[in-house]
Amino acid sequence: MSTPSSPARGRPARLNQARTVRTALDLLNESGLDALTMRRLADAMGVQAGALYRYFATKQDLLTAMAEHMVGGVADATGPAGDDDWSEEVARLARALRTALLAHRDGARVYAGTHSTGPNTLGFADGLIGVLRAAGFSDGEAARALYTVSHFTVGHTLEEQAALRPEDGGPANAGVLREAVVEAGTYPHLAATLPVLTSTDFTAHFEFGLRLLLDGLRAVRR
Amino acid sequence: MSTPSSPARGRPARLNQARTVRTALDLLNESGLDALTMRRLADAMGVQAGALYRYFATKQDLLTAMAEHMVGGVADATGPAGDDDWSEEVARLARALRTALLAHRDGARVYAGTHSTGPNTLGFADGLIGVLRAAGFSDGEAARALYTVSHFTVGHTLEEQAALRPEDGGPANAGVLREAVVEAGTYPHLAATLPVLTSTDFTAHFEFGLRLLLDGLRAVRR
DNA sequence: ACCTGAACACCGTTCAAGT
DNA sequence: ACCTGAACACCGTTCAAGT
Repeated sequence: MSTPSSPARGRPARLNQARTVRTALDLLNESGLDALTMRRLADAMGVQAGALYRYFATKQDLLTAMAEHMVGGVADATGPAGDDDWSEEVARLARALRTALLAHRDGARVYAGTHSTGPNTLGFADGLIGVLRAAGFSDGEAARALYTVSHFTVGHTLEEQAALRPEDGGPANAGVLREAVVEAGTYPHLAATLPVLTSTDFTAHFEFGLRLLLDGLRAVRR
Repeated sequence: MSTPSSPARGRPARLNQARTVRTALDLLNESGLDALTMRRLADAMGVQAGALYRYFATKQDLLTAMAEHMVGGVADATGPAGDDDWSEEVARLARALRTALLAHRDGARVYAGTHSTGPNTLGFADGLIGVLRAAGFSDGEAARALYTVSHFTVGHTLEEQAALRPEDGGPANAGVLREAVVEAGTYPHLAATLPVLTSTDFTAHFEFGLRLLLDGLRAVRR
C-alpha cells in the first residue's frame, strides 16, 4: 500500500486509489482480465502507465484492491432480522459471494488470484465463522467450514465464468466434451450423464454443492 | 493439437510433444509457473522458441497437455478389489487428485487454468461418476457431485500451494492475516479461530471439507 | 507532489528462409 | 520436415527529469 502522503501540496492529483480501482473494474467488465494491462488502464485514466505506480506498488496490489472492492457488501448478506437458522445464513453468505464474483467479468479469476485482508473479505469470513460458532460448532469446525465453503464457491464460479468465455470453455466446451466422450466411446458414465454435465444451469450445480456442504455440516454437528 | 504428419521424412525431429511436456513439467517444478515461458522452455530443449509452435499451437495448449499429464494415474485410484464402499472410493479419488496436483509446483494453478479432455482427466471424471451411479445416485446427482468434489479439491489445493509460495501467502500470509485481524480489533470470530485459520495442516483442512461432502452425499441419498 | 518520457528486460506468436 | 533468425506487437516496472 503506497498511499501518497496526506497534506495536499503541489498539484492536485488526477489519480487516486479509489478512482483507479473503479476504472480498472470498468475496464475488466469491458475487456476481461487478459486485456487489463497497466498501459490500457493508464490510457483510460488519461495518464502514463508509470503514474499508476504512485498508488499501487505492483499490478498484483491493484488486483487485490479490485478483489476487495468486488466483495463489498457480501458480509452484509445476513438474515433480515437474524432469526434465520444457521444453515440458511451460511447459504446466504455463499450465494452472496458467488453473486459478487459473477457481477464482474472474470471476477472469480481476479478473486482467486489475490489474498485480500481488507474489511470486505475479512468481514465475510468473520460473519460466516460467527454464524457457525453461534450455532454450536467448535472453533476448528467453523474455521475449516469457512475454507470449504469459500473454496467450493470460488472454484465453482471460476468454472462458471470460464464456461461463459468464448475462447476457452464457452458454448464450445459442451461440444468439445461431448465429442471427446463420444469419440473415445470408453466413458459410459460420462456418456450417460452428458446432459447434466453440459447443462448451463450453473445455479442448479451451485445449489447442489452448497446443499451437500450444509447437509454435511448438519451431520458433523450430530 | 498440431501433431506433425506421420511419415518420418527429412531431418529426425529433436522435439516432440511428450518430451516437451516432460521438460515443461521439470521447468515448472524448478522455477514455477510465472517463470515458465516459451523462450525458457525452448532454451532448456536447445531450440528456438518458435520451434515449439510446430508441436503446440499455443502456450495454452501446452499447459493443457501438462495438466493432463499431471493427473495421470489418478483415475486408477480405485479400491484394491473394488470392495470398498462408495464413499471411500470417492475419497480415494479426491485424495489422489489433490496428491497429483501437489506433486508439481503450481500444479493446481496449471490445472485450474486449463480444460483437458484427455484420457486422464476424463477417466477420473468417469470413474467418480461411475462409483456414485453404482451406489444408487441418480445421473444428475452423480454428475453434480463430480463438479462439487472437483471444485472443492482444486480450490483447496490452489490455496494450499499459494500458502507455500514465498511471495504471496507463504509463511508471511499467516502473519499478515493475524496482523490485519488484531489491528482492526473488530473481527472477534477470526481472532478466536486464528490458530486454526493459520494452521499449516492442510491435510486436516482438506479432510474436513471432504468429510462434509461425503456426509452431504449420504444425506442426499437418504 | 505528481506525472511524463523513455528506457530496461522481457513476453507470445508468426513466418520467410535455410538445411 | 524441421528448425533458425528476426521481427511484430506488446508486457510490468523503474526513474531521471519536468512542472
